[in-house]
Amino acid sequence: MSRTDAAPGLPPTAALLPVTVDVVGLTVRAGVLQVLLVRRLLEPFAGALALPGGFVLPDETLEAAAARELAEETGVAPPGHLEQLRTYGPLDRDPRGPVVSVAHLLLAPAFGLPAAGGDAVEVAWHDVGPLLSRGGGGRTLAFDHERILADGVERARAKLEYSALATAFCGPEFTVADLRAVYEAVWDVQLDPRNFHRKATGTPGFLEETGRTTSGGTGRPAALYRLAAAAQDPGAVVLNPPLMRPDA
Amino acid sequence: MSRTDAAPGLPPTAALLPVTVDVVGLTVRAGVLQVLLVRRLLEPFAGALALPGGFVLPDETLEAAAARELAEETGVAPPGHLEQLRTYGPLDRDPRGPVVSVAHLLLAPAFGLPAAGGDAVEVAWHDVGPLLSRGGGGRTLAFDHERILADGVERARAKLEYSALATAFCGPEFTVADLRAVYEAVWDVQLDPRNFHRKATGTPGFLEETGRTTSGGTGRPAALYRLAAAAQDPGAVVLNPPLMRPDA
DNA sequence: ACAAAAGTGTTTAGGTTACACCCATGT
DNA sequence: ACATGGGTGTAACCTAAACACTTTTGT
Repeated sequence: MSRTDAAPGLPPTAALLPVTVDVVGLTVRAGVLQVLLVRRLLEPFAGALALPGGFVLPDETLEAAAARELAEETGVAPPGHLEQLRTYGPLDRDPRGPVVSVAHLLLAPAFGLPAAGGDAVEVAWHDVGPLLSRGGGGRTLAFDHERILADGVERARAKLEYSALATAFCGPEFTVADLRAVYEAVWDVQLDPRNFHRKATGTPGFLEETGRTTSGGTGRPAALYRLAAAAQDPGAVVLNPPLMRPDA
Repeated sequence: MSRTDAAPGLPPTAALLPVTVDVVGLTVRAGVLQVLLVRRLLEPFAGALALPGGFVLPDETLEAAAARELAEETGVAPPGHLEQLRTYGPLDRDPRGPVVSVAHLLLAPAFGLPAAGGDAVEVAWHDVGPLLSRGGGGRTLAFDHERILADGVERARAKLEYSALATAFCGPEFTVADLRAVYEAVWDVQLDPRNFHRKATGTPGFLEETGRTTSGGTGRPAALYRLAAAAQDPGAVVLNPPLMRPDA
């Protein structure tokens, strides 16, 4: 590995390492938790599924790099909530040598992807369940991305309990049932609609009525809510008391 | 910044960055939360207090680098629990240029430090309170270490609620009062000794009686406990129900 | 009228808080 | 004997789980 002759001022013991960002992009579609994956075109792991990501450029922050890679690989500026997850490496990750990867977590509504099939990178939503079930056999994702995905899913599960991050999976306006579907998909549990409704609408600083209602579906129209206006970042909203996931 | 001509196989767009580890080393002494700080001898920020840390070597993991830097700067192999905190940078952190820093969190009993005063680095425990109070005026720590410290303290506070990490601040055997002192120092609250005792001893998978008791102090001797034997890593123990910190 | 989903009220069980009280030791 | 902290019991309160019930729409 090269030494720091290119970075004047740093001590000669400083090693330079390649730094990448990887993104665990989660969404809820059709009541199921899904993750954004790309098909790798190059070695190593050519043909395998992997998390979107790439190398950090010298003049950008880590979060900017994550957002840029997402935009490049999906073709759209991704909506939703982006936060840092944790950092992996640099050993035993990439057969080419030591690489540090700063993983990020994106929680977003199911946004459209450019029709896969051109010569662009193949990128699509995949159900999370089969990727994490240990019974499924060997490695299903490239590098250590299976572990990073597991860490990302666990982070998302934990954060739904005590923050307003579930709203990041919804559009700007949503019903209590929409929100409950997010909790049920991420936690993989069934929640009582009546108790959930009382808890969600009763938690101060969480939801705000828009005044509008849904129409067209079967059954009574539902009131539309948005994230409380005081909250800029849904990840910063502290739910007190928290919405606890069931033990089972 | 240099390109990756030294790392064959990596694409030419990959930038190499200096990667450091910094450690927020917390302990509880005399009922107060304290942090391990070093006095910087070199520019930048010569003379200022900083978190211990240094550059990652090319052939070690991030956690190994954190443990090595701690051992080098304190002169002893640090006990306690070490985990990754989060990653900062690379922009606007170091006047010498872009640097990525992977911060770690150490929770440990108050271990002895080599008598400061030789030609070694000056390293000592400092009260956390004054370093984080915003009223204290300007920057008290080098680089962005004040923010990293704040993040580390917040992480420690949160983890005491739902994990057995408070035991990492104690020695191998401790009384319930010792453990309560940890919670009171980290959370900066007063807890009811009777209710805390019931909660701590009644939480399954948390504490285990050694059979021994203290002696010598005033008052009735206290039973000595250790972390439940089933737990290898106190950070992995899930307290259910959690020990919640008071609202105030 | 009926089905379906939204939303409210009520009961009950379990956990937390506050505090009265007893226990075991040093002085 | 008394002070000091360790440890147990208990009643009031609070929250959440379970579920009966009402409301409002589409068909």
